[in-house]
Amino acid sequence: MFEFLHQKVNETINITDEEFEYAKTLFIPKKLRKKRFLLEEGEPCVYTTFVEKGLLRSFTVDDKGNEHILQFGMEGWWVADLYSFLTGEPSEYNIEALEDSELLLITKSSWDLLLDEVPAFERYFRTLIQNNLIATQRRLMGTISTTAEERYNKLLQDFPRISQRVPQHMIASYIGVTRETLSRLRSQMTSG
Amino acid sequence: MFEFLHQKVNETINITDEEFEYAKTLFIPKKLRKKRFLLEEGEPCVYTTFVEKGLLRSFTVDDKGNEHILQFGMEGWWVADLYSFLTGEPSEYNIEALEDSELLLITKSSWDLLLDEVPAFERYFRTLIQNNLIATQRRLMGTISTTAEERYNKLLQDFPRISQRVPQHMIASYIGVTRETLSRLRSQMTSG
DNA sequence: AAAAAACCGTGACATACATCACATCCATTT
DNA sequence: AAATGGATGTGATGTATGTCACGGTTTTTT
Repeated sequence: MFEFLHQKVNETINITDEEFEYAKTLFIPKKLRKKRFLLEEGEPCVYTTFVEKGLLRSFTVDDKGNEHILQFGMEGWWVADLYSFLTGEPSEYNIEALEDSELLLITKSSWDLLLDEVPAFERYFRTLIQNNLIATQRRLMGTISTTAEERYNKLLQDFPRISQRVPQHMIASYIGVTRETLSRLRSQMTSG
Repeated sequence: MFEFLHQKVNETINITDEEFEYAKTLFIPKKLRKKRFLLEEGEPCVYTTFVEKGLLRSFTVDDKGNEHILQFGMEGWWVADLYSFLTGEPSEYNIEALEDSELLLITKSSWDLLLDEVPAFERYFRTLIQNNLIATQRRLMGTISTTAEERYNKLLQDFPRISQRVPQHMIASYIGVTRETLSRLRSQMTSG
């Protein structure tokens, strides 16, 4: 059950078996069926979550009812409302399963414990957050400076399987356009 | 010369005087005059930089010659092309002084040393990057889901002094519109 | 199997923003 | 003090994308 997490952790840090055995005691396994929510906007984000299997999304809903996707949480990724997790403030994001998923949850207090007891995990998370920051900065700059078509192609390049796994209207909301615009974009692309 | 850095570090971690004395030996002080570059796109980002005084910006230039600002680096902030700094790959960003500035530079190897020798710094940087990630995610979601006017107001709210310190066309490129659009926005706002 | 809901495409029209062009104003340099 | 370049404002026009409306198809639920 913890093999995948162990593997991912080992990719960035060296960790003893004892340390990982200790870490295992802090996680809560959970299965989440498709369309079920792990977190709803307004409630505090109690857990940060490692996705062993399946697919999640974190997203907001604006005044007009439009959804805006922050992140797809694929196998091997971590998902949370980071601000809410760290501060206990109400979350800004919803987190929902897009497929039947298997998750490992950890609370803030367990997480703090883990970072204190096993400094290597501090480095693991620092690296994780670092890579996430780099990716988010690139996505931000792309959103500011490129067209919807370029952003769509970039997404397909970064996640080739994504369009088989999630509906088009979510892809649209990830790249920041309406479903109609993405639909027209796609038909242009196949014709031209 | 290191008082400000010391103060900022102390805001998030507990650090002994010996540890900070050690840290001081790893930094390179540098003054950078207005309009001078700390980093140009294409060259590796050798340093990550603490801004003691002054103001920097990191930005890209696209095919059409338009600039897009990733970050304003104000007093107490860190600035770098993180990806290039970590990997040694050519940088995607330029970094330029917008005011006469006083900086503390640290190389990748010194930084690695610092993180190994003083684990508290690992936590300091993890926290720093974490906060940066949260802010960048918010800016990204704002860029996807709100109008230029809302983004402009948000910027003024977050950095009330910014419009006295940097020209309007840079503010425009930060929020992702042309200088003409921002100009029209501003005249609408004062009239209405 | 039937019903309901989600998904996707497409036309007509509206709008926010970009682009291009020109004028003025201000600051920095020599 | 003159000169150069940077910065800002504003008009005319173009374009990408949003909004609203409808229909057909597929998937999920009961």
